[in-house]
Amino acid sequence: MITNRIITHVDLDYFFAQCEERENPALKDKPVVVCVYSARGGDSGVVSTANYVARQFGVKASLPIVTAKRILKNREAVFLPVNHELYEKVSARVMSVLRRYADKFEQVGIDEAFLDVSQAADGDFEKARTFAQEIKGKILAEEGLTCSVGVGPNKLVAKMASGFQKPDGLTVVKPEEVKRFLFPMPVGKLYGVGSKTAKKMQELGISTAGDLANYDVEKLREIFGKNLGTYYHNAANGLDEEPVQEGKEAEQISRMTTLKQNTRDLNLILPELDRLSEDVHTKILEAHLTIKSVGVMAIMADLSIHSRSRTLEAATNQLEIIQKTARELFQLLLKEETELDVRRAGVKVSGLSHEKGQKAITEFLNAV
DNA sequence: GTATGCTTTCGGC
DNA sequence: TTACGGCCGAAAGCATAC
Repeated sequence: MITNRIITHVDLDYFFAQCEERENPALKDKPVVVCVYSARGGDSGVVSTANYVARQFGVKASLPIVTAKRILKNREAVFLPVNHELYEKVSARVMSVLRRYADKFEQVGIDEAFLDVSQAADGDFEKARTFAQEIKGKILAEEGLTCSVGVGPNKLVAKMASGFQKPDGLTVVKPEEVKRFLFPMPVGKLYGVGSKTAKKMQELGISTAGDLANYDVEKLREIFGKNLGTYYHNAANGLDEEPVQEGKEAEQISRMTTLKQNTRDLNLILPELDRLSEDVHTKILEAHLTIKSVGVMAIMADLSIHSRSRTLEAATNQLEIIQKTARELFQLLLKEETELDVRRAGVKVSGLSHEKGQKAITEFLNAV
């Protein structure tokens, strides 16, 4: 049986900065800039996020802190270091409120969630709108936070709807409104269409989602392959069958740090790399995960990013293997990137799965 | 030729 | 001499399999 779905996407506005405003309401009228300070001291680091007062002056995520300070000089701006503990706590409370409204619930990152409200709203988009207003009211009353909400017939449309009006927005896109909503959008804004694909489409005369929707689907399949071509055609038409999945877990875990100084000296880099491996290892043990792949990243003095990764022969949760692999990969990377000093280094694991199967095999081997 | 999966880079916050 | 995190998932690009 085909059932019509109603999906709600909730996106907490300028989340980190809003959490800080919540802790200290006196901040509200001022530019608030949440910063990640690096290990180098001073104002080395970048903006993680900023409230809308700061954004009016062009201060936003990824701007160097010193630049943000220069822009906001004499404007009573408040610069704060990230306080992940606080954000995690607030996020957990908000998510538990949202969960109550959903038949199925999927958290995405720290500040977003999809709610399947098909049953709860009885298939009625106006009911879903009322729910969304209720959700917004509840989050504001209980946690003092605003959010932007999108309601649509699937995740794709709901996500694009929540982004339509920010902050404190509510956009409902009913099935019969999907085309009117999507078609005028630049094709690059469509979920799943990145910059390279957008450029390629532009060259084909496709500049909006509407152009893409009306493009011959067979030609799209020829150009992009059967799967992708079909996906693009459907996405442009606002069609998406992705289910809201409960308890979706992280696919990768990584740790990264800025070195005290730019260097290529392994005596300086490898101890840091080992430490990052330890952090990652602690994380996977806590989550009872095994990993199948290890990777390293290097951000060079010119901020160019390079990475190397390797799939292991068998899943593992052993620190020694992660450290050894990370060391090897990093040395390999340096052998291939011979020009510049390293500024930042990172370790990443992926191919995560729950330990159970692994444990069963270990026990089996021990028994033999 | 297409599908699939792995590796590397990009981009949002 | 000049600025610049840390994390994640998506996107792109390639290798190999069928």
